[in-house]
Amino acid sequence: MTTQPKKKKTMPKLTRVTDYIWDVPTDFIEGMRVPGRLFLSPRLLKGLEIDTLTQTANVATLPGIQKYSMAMPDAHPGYGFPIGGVAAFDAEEGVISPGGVGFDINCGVRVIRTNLTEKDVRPKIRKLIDALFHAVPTGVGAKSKLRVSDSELRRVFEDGAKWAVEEGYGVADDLEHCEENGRIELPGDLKVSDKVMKRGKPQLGTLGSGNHFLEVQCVREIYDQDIADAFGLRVGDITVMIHCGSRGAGHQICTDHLKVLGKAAKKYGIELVDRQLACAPVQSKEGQEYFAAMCAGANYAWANRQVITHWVRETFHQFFGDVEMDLVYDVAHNVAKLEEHVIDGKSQMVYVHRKGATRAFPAGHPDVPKAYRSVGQPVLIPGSMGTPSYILCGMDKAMELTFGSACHGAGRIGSRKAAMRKFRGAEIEKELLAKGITVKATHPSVLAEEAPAVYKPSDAVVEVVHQVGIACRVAQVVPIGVAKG
DNA sequence: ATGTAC
Repeated sequence: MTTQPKKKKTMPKLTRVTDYIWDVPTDFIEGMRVPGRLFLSPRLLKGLEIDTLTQTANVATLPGIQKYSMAMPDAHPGYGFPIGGVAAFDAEEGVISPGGVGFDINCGVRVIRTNLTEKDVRPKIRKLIDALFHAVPTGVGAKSKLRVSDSELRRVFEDGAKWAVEEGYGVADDLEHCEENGRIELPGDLKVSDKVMKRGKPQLGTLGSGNHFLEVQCVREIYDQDIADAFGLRVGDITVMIHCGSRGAGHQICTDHLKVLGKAAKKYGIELVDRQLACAPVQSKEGQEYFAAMCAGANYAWANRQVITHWVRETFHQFFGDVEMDLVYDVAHNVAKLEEHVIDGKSQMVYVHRKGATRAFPAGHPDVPKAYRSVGQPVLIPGSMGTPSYILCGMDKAMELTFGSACHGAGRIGSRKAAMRKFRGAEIEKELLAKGITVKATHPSVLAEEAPAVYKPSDAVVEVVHQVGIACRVAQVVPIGVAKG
């Protein structure tokens, strides 16, 4: 039976595993099947919110959870599961939960490298950002300049970035450099509601709002030369980072299935310590239908980032002629995946929920593109607006410790409302310009909401995953121009 | 994140 969330007010005594790994004992919340595990530096531990910890513990009560309910260093409270949460559930006995994926299914990041340098781009940055802002519709409710029919939209849900490339929005090489090649095969027929179709139709090829952005960056520092060579990154080169997801379509898929899975939890006798943990046995009809729809949402997001990439390339070609714009990689950071992992020495299929967490597969893993197979998967960690982003590389320790996962970004500290009270968009814009960063947003309030000060410093978050050894630092990239929703 | 509350 469903009850209200447990409201724990006091921090439990955490068990120190290392300076960067802290466990939440199973007696913190009744019904925990495994401990919680937090990846945090001593400094980040001081700022840990009780709600983040409680949510991490709540997830540990769900059936079939393996090893630990984990929180990455950028974790903060979310819907049911923390954002920055990683949880793997046995593929037979476990559950699947929309709260463990998030509303923005396959929100993710891609990075494009160019052979332009900072001095090529700086003089034109204002005009370039304006042009990008116009090339890619931006903001809440933004409508695309792309028109798709119902049957085309169905193919988008089925084929993801592959659809986009087949329609001329990119090249085959782009797919090779996407997680899952930009497409998860639907585990059944496509089944999404009319509302999903209605919301998805006008938004394919739009950036959205909130922390989503399109950023022109410059590689400032290389930490690992060999891996940077494999990723094609050199100091001084211009890169473009695109951060967005599945827009209204993914949101509607999540909403539709939350209703179903809330009932399913009761039907299958799963006790929820928080109703936001709505879930179903992953092998139940309800569970598989959510998973199939989630895959469709993920595919929509990959197609979205691919179409946006095409318009970014067009814009750069207008400004700089025949410039190289190869996709380095594209990662999902809100998704559940059926994966094989070695657990206690035994191979096991699990549904890994990564909500605000990035896959970080190491060298040799068959799912890492051939070009990177000898070094590992690029892990893309966007900073907040105006702070550095990092490109890391997945390491063996990720398979041992985190089901092949790492952090996904800086992580908010305060609410959007609080940020809007505290900051003025015009001031933020001036401060960023003084630091050499040109911004364009749909409205000044967007800049206040996303002020750099409302995020944890990205370097502190990256330090943890680097020190633990789940992903290693490869490059730091800094923004010179940003388009925001 | 989101037709920022059906």
